[in-house]
Amino acid sequence: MKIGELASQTNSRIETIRYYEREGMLPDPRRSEGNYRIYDDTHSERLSFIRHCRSLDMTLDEIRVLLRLKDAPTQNCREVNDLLDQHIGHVARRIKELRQLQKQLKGLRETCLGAQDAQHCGILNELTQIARGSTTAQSREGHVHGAHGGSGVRSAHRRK
Amino acid sequence: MKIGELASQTNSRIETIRYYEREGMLPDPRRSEGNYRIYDDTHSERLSFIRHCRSLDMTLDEIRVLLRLKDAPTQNCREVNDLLDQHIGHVARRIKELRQLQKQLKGLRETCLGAQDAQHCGILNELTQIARGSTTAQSREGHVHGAHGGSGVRSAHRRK
DNA sequence: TGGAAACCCTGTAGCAGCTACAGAGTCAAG
DNA sequence: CTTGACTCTGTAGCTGCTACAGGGTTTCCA
Repeated sequence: MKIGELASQTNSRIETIRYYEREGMLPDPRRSEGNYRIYDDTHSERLSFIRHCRSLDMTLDEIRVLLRLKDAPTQNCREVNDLLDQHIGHVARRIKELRQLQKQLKGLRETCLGAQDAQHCGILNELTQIARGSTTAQSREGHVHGAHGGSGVRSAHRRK
Repeated sequence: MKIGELASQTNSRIETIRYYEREGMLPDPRRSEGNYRIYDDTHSERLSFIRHCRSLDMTLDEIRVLLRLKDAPTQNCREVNDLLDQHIGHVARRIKELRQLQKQLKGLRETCLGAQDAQHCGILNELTQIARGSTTAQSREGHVHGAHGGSGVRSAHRRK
């Protein structure tokens, strides 16, 4: 099958497939006479695997590890467990952070009493003050992202 | 004060400060004879504001709006409330997504029964299968990030 | 048979929000 | 006068794609 068919079969985009190929996550497919990529079911399966892992918010590096384990079946699967446990940890940590954040945001939201002008807006004043001495926590570990751009495709680029 | 002092005062990095300047979020400071940037307390306050907003996982665009409102005190603060409410929405949505994700990951984790080899590892098999027909949810709205790289600085780049 | 539409190719630049150099200049202390 | 700490500009890199530009190929239909 050609790349378009593979893309629709796996609910991915053509550019993404070529990207994975460049990244060495999908093996180079054979080419047709006209230089078109020709895929078979093993590609489709591998791509599905990758996309499913991505939908679980794993990084490409994590997925690379899983692929390696999949390709080398002599290894036992403790490593798979470990990787998954780590990833579960990442997600758990991120949820905790976001809940903490949510509390702060809601507290902040309550400091505005309504129809005042921005000069006396409690929110703006809070945002200016609090930071001064606080622990603007930097550089935590783990790889689960901030409040923006969730799973799958990031928010649409603004087109010119 | 010079840029290094401002950086340590606000717990930011020098490059970040210059980046904000390029982005127009911090006004160009005056320069010393040797072309060093010279800051005063208004810069420090503004930078603290920005860093605090960032620690609340707002995007630079959201912060730009807040800064505009701060700078134009005739406006009333309903817009501030609205922006904050939207942001709270983003965070809430992301928390929900991550909890869903967490459930899936834990389910997956249980499919591995222990010391089998990778060929029969339940996890790898699941990851290969599930994707085939499932709703690999793409392109949701909102701007709160995935499972990796939480607030503040992203995970360390691998140095060469 | 011809020509348009639909597909595919490579290569490069862009998104956010920084971070990390390289290669140079400036300044204060000893 | 030198050393070292600081600063400057400019550019490239990180993730995981997406979006072109500028071409070639296939297929379908009249």
